[in-house]
Amino acid sequence: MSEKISEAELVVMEALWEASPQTANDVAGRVTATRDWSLQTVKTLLSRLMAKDVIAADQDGRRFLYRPVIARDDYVASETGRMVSRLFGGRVSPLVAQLASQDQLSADDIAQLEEILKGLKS
Amino acid sequence: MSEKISEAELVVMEALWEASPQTANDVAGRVTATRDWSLQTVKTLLSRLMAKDVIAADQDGRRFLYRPVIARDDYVASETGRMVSRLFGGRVSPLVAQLASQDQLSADDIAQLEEILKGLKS
DNA sequence: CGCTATTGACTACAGATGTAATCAGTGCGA
DNA sequence: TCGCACTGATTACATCTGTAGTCAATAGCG
Repeated sequence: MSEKISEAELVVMEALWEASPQTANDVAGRVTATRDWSLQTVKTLLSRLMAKDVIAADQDGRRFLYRPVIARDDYVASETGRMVSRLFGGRVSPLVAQLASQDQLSADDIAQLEEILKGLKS
Repeated sequence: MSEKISEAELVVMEALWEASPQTANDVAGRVTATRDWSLQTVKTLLSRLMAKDVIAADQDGRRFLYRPVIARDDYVASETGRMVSRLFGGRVSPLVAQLASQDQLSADDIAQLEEILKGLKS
């Protein structure tokens, strides 16, 4: 239901999912590990995320401590669902078939998939 | 490598992947089965897709016959890859685990996954 | 042979996004 | 106590996206 999180905003969300709460500066610190963004840019993104109600902030003296409102798992679940329905007609096995055909499954992946399937059948 | 295809543009791509080549009118016909868009809108999207070099057109009298330049499979493969790396650190099994935990795997999916895995191990 | 319908090209315009600069309030150090 | 540094708020601006309207060329109909 919550509004769409853009690519750049997601980077900020990831920083908050890594640890929270954090000040804008902390977040910027984490973000600039990967992106060459200014502090202002990160603050803008924090504002927009606030406007979208996917993060919240508690005042701490003269600054704010930001924290995610939605869990990463929930976000991942909904994005995954969207993708599966958009690209694979809602079916999961074609997705895996796709990945398999692209040789994107490591031996490790395969072993883990077997584990998962085993669990599901019990 | 090809530029990003937007949500609306993707709808048009799907129409072209369904059948091709098609005139702008044909495409609009297919598209309006799902979306309430004007013919002009579809034409604009076709132009943008042309500019992005993901479709091409061959002149046929005074109109054009449009066709995809990239295969749906390739698009799906690259989108899937992007998603897996963005959301699951590049690992596939967490993706499946995710879907499993959301009960999004049907018995049918499970059976097919087993088939796929069997094939991979041989 | 001139008019109209068709079709692509160009223009429009608001909202989202990426990427900041600048403003304004305020608590802390000199 | 005064000014500055820090921090959120406001403003900026180009590009992309969604969703068309309008223009211009032309081929076929009457």
